[in-house]
Amino acid sequence: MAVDSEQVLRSAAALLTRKSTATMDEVAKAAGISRATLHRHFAGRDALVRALESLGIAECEAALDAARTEEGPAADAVRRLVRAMEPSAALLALLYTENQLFEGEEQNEGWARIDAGLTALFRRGQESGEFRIDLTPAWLTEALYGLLASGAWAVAEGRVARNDFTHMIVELLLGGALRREEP
Amino acid sequence: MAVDSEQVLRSAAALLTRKSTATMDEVAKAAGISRATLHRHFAGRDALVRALESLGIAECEAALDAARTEEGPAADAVRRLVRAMEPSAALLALLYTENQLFEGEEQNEGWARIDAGLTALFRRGQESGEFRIDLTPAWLTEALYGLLASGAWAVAEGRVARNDFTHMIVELLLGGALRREEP
DNA sequence: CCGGAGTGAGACAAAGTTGTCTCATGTGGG
DNA sequence: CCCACATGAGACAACTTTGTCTCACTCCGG
Repeated sequence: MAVDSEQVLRSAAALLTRKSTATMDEVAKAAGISRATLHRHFAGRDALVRALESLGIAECEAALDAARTEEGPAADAVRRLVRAMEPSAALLALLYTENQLFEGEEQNEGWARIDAGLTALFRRGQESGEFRIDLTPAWLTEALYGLLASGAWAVAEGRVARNDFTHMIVELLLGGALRREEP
Repeated sequence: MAVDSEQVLRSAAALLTRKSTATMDEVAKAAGISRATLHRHFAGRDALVRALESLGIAECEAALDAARTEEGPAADAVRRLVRAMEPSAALLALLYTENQLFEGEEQNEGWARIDAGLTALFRRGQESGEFRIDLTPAWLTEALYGLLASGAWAVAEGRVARNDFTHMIVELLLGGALRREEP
């Protein structure tokens, strides 16, 4: 029967998140298919990683759209965004730490669009007075990626309850990004 | 002349932070030595990675000691700690994402001691009323690691000024960890 | 000046990974 | 029922990386 390529990608992401140097054979076994079939769907390791990147970008952009980051208070938009990104967190953690993606060649333009969307959200929050201005939008974007990765990792290791994922990230990130009330 | 092993480790850390799959030959070239000499100092790739881990643990413990995390307000202790950890951030980022270290075998006990020290600090801050209690010490510890890694990465990529490193991390982390003033 | 220690360069086999191919199976649709 | 198609299993060569070894060179101290 036909193999579900996206299913294969998801199991590959789950495995590579734990062991980034996993063999094509290990990836295939984790997906419950043979190495030959894996190779029929993804020409090689590069193609597999690039497919994972495309999937991650697609999910990120979908989350950005679903969160309607340009509507309402920026803080609420961040909450919606993190909630929307939660299912993709493990995949994002993999891609975020897979620095070899940016090895030499130009990075996928999708990331630039996503970065722009995130940066714009944080900048909007600053301009509306919700967020403090001493933390740059670029840093807040980077920190969001880092916290998503840390959260996914902590959940996978059992150090944080899965249900607390969004709360932990949003509260830590916003607590820092939200301007303090005057004492 | 005798090769400085620690110097080799530092350049290896810098390279592996950018490209975690770098070859022993690449590591040697980055250190300005031959592969043969690299092999004389570190029996193999495993030994090299384990030496990097030991160096990271030693620097972390030194930072924990230097920051005197049990003295004064917990928030100030966190500030001192991040400042003390800044020089080790790139190495920590490498080790944090090098999940293959924990592949199967038991992890180095040093990490347990460091985790305990960090967790105790955050717990102390909670008990003194400085930090909010809805973010668990385990998560704050994880988030600290993640932000250190993100910060090191952002600085390396030029997205954050090196001088802002400590400020960005401390302000974001503490802003979330510090209990809000009553409105 | 000389000897030894440390190094660089390169050769070499062993091991692992990858990409490709073939062949048998079995499964679903016509 | 039967055929086409996707798959699983395995073989195979090519490539990369690794670990080891040898040899020549250099530099420093005695």
